[in-house]
Amino acid sequence: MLSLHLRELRMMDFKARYSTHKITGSSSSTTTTQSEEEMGGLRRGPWTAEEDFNLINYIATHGEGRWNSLARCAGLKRTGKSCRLRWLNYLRPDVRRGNITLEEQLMILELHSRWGNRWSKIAQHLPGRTDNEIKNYWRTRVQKHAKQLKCDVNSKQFKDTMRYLWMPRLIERIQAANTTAASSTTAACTIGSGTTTEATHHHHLNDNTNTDVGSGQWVVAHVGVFGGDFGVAQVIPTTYNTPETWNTAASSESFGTHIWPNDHFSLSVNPDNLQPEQVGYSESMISPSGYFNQVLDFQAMEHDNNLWVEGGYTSDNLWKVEDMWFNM
DNA sequence: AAGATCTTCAACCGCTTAGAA
DNA sequence: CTTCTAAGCGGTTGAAGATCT
Repeated sequence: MLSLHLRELRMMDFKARYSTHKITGSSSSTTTTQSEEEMGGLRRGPWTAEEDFNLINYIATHGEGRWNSLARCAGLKRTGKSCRLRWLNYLRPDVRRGNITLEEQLMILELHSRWGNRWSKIAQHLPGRTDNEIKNYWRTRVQKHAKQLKCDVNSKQFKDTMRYLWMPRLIERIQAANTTAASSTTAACTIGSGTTTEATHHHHLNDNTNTDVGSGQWVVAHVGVFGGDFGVAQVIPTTYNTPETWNTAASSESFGTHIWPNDHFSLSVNPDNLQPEQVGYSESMISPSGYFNQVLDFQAMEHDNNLWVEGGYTSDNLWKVEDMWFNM
């Protein structure tokens, strides 16, 4: 019964995919780099509609896993690896593709600054996004910007540009978008049956984590407490300096000068301790009905106020790249 | 209009890791 | 403990579409 229902859903989704995507819907054979004989009768290259259909049907009935035997039993002339990849990156019901939102971009930049090319780990924090898509996004978009600035994507210059310029600008744009959205709705937002309370957390790190920059470092943590389905606090921490400085035990004294209004509250969380499902970023924090409060602090930029010139960036190419970045 | 070049992203490859035998 | 197999991960490729000249 359940599998039947799932199969119906999958077929609806299947039809939708083939009506909108460039992958061939033809069941005719696609060009392959090697003959099937050379591959031991195995096919390579783009999947056909028929193959997708078979895979979807088989998984709807038998479930996923044991990919090699699944491929055989489903009558697919593909490796188990290929089937797994096709399912996870394309056919899975909850997979989201295209239109990476500003919030997702911010999340990717932030998590990449922390974890580097750990695409799978990053993807866990972006519901519905695959490691492959994030990796492609990074290569095609982010690296393009580095190229525009004539610097290496791993260079300090580029990382600082992201941290001090693009990420704050992304936040501004997210804020602006949400302000617009919020103005057309009620002030108090609800998700499901629960209410949402959020605060922006803004503080200077204590000195012992901060010796290289003095008091110039700053951290912003978006804090959301959700009722309804979640029933847990959801915290989206954002650091625009050294990610290692996430402080799991930050007590009130570690927050130094509080400059946020009295109705905001303090909380600190180590993102490593968060389960992916707890970081319902795109579905909650940044939904149009969400409340994405943010305080911007440009002290750190002041600290590096000569970076842009000394680093060889002219204001012209910085803004040109920024336009490119935000008008994707 | 047509060829050249660029961009995107699905898919593959090789390596590593996990866990069962 | 070792070996084997499946799954997962990150880097890379190449076809197809988009854009430029």
